[in-house]
Amino acid sequence: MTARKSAKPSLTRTVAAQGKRLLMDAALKLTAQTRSISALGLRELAREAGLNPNTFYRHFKDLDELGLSIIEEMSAQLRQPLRDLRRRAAESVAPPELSNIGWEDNPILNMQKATLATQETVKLFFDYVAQNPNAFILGVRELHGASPLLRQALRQVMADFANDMADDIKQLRLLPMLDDATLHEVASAISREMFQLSMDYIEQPEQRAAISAQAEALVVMLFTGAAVLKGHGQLLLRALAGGTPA
Amino acid sequence: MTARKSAKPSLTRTVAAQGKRLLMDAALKLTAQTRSISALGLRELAREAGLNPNTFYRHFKDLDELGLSIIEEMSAQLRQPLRDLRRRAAESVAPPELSNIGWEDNPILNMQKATLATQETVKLFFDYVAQNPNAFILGVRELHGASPLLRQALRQVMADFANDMADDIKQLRLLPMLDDATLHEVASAISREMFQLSMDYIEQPEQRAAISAQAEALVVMLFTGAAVLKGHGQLLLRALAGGTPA
DNA sequence: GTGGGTGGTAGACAAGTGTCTACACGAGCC
DNA sequence: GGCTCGTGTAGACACTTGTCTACCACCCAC
Repeated sequence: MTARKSAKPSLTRTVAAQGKRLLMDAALKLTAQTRSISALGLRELAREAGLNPNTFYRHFKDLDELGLSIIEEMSAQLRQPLRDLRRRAAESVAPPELSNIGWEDNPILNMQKATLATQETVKLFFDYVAQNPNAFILGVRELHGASPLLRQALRQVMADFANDMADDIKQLRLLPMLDDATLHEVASAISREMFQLSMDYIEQPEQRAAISAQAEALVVMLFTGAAVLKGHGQLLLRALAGGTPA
Repeated sequence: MTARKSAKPSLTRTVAAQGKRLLMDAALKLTAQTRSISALGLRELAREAGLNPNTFYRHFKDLDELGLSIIEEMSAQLRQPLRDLRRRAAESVAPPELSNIGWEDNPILNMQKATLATQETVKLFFDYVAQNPNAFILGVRELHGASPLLRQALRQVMADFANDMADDIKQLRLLPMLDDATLHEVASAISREMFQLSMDYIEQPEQRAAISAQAEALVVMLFTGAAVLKGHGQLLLRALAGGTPA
C-alpha cells in the first residue's frame, strides 16, 4: 500500500480524537483527587467523560494503556518547558559574554553562577508545579504505584528528565569540573528530590516558601559536595586541614 | 471430638486478635504484589486471609483504618532496628576511644569517620530492605498513594525516621559542624533518597551494587556539601581560590 | 451510491462488591 | 446458673463492574 497522504488534515481525524481526549482528561481529573489509575473503573471513567462505557475499548485495551498515553503526553509536554526554564534561569544570571570563563580561571564566580542559576530554576520549577499540579501528582503517584508497566514508563521519564538536566548543566558549563557519571548521578538525585518535594509543595500551600528554600539549599549542597569530592577533593581537604598535622 | 456444625471448633480456641493479624498479613501480601491498599476489596482480603468477609468489620471500619494499623506497626518495627544499624556502623569504624576527637582538632579524620559510617550504614540499610521488601514497598507506595489519611501518616513516619537520623548523627558526633536546622534538612533528604532508592534496589536485583554505591556517594556528597557550606564555606572557597586573583 | 473503516451507542450477562441483620460459641464476671 | 462481650460465621440484598455482541452514523475513496 502506497502511503497516500492527503495534503490537508482530515476534519474527522481531529474531531474524532475527541473521545480519547475526554477519557484522558477524565482519568486525570479522577486520579488527581483521590485515586490511582489502576483503581479506576472504566464505567466510572466513561461516566465522568460523559461517554458510553464501551467507548473506552475503541481507544484503549487496558487501564495501563490509558495510563501510558497520559504519561507519554505529559512527558512530551513537560520536558521542553523544563529545559527552557533552566536556560532562562542560566541566562538571567550569566549573560553570554561571561559564559566562557572556565572553572580554573575563576572557580568562585562559576560556583556563584551555578548557585544563582539553581535558585532561579528551582523557583521557576515550583511555579510550574503549581500551575500543573495534576500532572505531577499523577506522575509521582504512579511512579511508585501498582502497575509495573506504568512504573517502568515513569522511571524512563524520570531518567529522561535527569538526562536533560545533566545535558543542560553541561552545555551551560555550570559545573565543568564534574565527570559525566557524577553529573548524571547528581542530576538523578536532584530530579528525584524535586519531584518528591513538589508533592509537599502542592499539598502544603502555606509551606511553599520553606519548601522552595529547602530545595534550593539541597541542590546547592549537592553541587558543592560533588564539586569538592570529584573536582578538588584532596586539595580542599588538605587546605582545610592546613594547621593540623595528619 | 465431635464435629460441630460450626466450621473449625479447635481453631477458635486460640486467643483473640488472630483475625486482625491474618487480615493485616493478607493485606501486606496482596499489596506488595500489585495493588495499593485503597484498591483492595474486603472480600478479596478476607478470602486471602481465610476468613469471612464480615470479620473485617470486627476490627476495622475502613480500609484506611487497616492501612493505618499496618503503617503504625511497621513504623514501630523499623525505627529501632534502623537506629541500631547506625550505631553498629558508627562503632565499627570508630571505637569509643576516638569518639571525642573534635572536628576542629582533626577535620579529616572526622570526615573520614563520617564517610565510613555512612557507607556501612547504607550497606546495612539495603540488607535490611532486601529482608523486608514488602514493608518498604507498601510504605513508599502509600506515601504518594490515593488515601490522604495514609499519606499523612507516612509523612509523619518519614519525619520520625529523619529525626532519628539527625539525632543519631548528633549523638555520635559525626557532623558536629552542622547546625540543627541544616542537619535536619540533610537527614530528611537522605531519608527520602534512601526510601526511593530502596524501590530500585528491590526491583532491580542485578543493579544492587550500583544502587548501593550511588546511595553512598549521594550521602557523602550531601554531608560534604553541607559541611562546606555551613561550616567552613568561606574559608574553603577562599582557600580554593588561593592561587588565582579574584 | 456503495463499501468499509472509524468512533460511538444500547442492552445484556455473569461475576463480584459493600454492607445489613441474624446467629454461634467460648470467656469472664456476677 | 444466667449475662454480656468479643470474635467469627452465614445468608441475603441491591448495586456496580468488565466485557460481549449487535447496531448506528458519519466520512472517505472508489
